Amino acid sequence: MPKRNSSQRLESVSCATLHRLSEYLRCLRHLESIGITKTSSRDFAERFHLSAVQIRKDLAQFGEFGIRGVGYDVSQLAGRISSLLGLDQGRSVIVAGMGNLGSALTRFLSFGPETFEVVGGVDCDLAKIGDKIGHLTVRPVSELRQLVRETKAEIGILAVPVAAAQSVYDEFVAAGVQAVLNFAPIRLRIHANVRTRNVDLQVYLEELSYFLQTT
Amino acid sequence: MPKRNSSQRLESVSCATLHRLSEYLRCLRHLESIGITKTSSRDFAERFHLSAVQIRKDLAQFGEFGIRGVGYDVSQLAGRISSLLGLDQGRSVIVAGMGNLGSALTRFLSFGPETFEVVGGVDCDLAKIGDKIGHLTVRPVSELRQLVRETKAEIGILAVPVAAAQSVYDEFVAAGVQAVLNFAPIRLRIHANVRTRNVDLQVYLEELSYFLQTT
DNA sequence: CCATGTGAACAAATTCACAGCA
DNA sequence: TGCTGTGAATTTGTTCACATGG
Repeated sequence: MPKRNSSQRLESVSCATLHRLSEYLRCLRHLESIGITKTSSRDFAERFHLSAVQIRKDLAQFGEFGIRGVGYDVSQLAGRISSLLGLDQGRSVIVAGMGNLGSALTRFLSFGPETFEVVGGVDCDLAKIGDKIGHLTVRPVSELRQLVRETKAEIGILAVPVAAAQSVYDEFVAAGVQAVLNFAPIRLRIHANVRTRNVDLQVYLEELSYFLQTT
Repeated sequence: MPKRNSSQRLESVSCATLHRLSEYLRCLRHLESIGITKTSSRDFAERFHLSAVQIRKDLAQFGEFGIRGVGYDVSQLAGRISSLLGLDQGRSVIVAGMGNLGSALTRFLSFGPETFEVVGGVDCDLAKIGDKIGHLTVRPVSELRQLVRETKAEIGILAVPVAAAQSVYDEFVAAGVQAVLNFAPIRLRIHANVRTRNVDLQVYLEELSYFLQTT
């Protein structure tokens, strides 16, 4: 039996699988919170309208997590998924662009689980420098590199206007951030060594628009 | 030659294709804005690091848009894509949840193209009722149905806390909204007749987290 | 001749069907 | 027996190679 080592990152895992794993994790945490300690792929799938086979296939890429004939231990499975997503260690996040969206995202993150901590915020707009977002002080974008170095931030959130997006992205890359979540509606020239994920409100709305029946 | 009618919605178009079409459209608008009137799939792909064949395949699902041996007319192609995404008619949007995120999204949309207009905002929090977001007055969630009817809104944006998300989603559905963009980190029990798209910051961050090498 | 548009080949992802183990 | 884990079948999506036509 080819035992996979769940502590090392596989390059070959699809984005779709990771997406689902993250959702599974959330659902498991929910079960935990309501006191359910055991589940099966079938039961789990039915509760959250997922696919039971898909769940098993997704997990199979990382090892064996259940007991045949029985099912899964909720907390244990949650722990294993959390660990393989790299969530047992905290992740520091820096937000670039402290406008409406940037500050909303910052506040949003302070509610969620402690895994992702916003440790810094920068803005191009000089008027915003020194503003307080929660307990965070907005600093000039020119200090981004220093800030990343100071905080050892691994993730950058890009919430600046389109015009500044590419250059701030490049700053993030130069500063040594390993992943970027981009909210600017632009196709960035991506740096290969930095995982970049786009979140594009306008694209999502346009996708939905297609399905609005005119009949 | 099986001529497709680009004015009717095909049920069979993949989400990935729609996503790309929306991106093509944005890129075309960019070319327009810098005065470029003609392009080819190759040229276009190189400019925006896309795949030339993919572009042609995506377009092929809807008809013929180019001239063999020549390429595409930028404005014309933009118009055709815009039309098949259903963007030539305006779309009314209602935002539920006028907290940080909701109001940021509202403001964000007032910058983008006029296709999507936020025509109403509601909140569960009584303290927020009556607040002004731009020229919009926040109304109680109990008036959601009436608001949808008044404005003929087709799209709902769900930016309420997790605890309220399912019930407000159900309200959107009951009110007759045709599509929902959900920002609450929860797996909604989806209504089949309503296109629902989740945008989940936490999931995106967890996906990125996986790739943060610990080596 | 050149770039589009497309059938055919290929790859990836999902689903099926069942083997294997508690 | 019941549910996990998995090879095989299927579906879906992408890439290739070229026929088509301005």
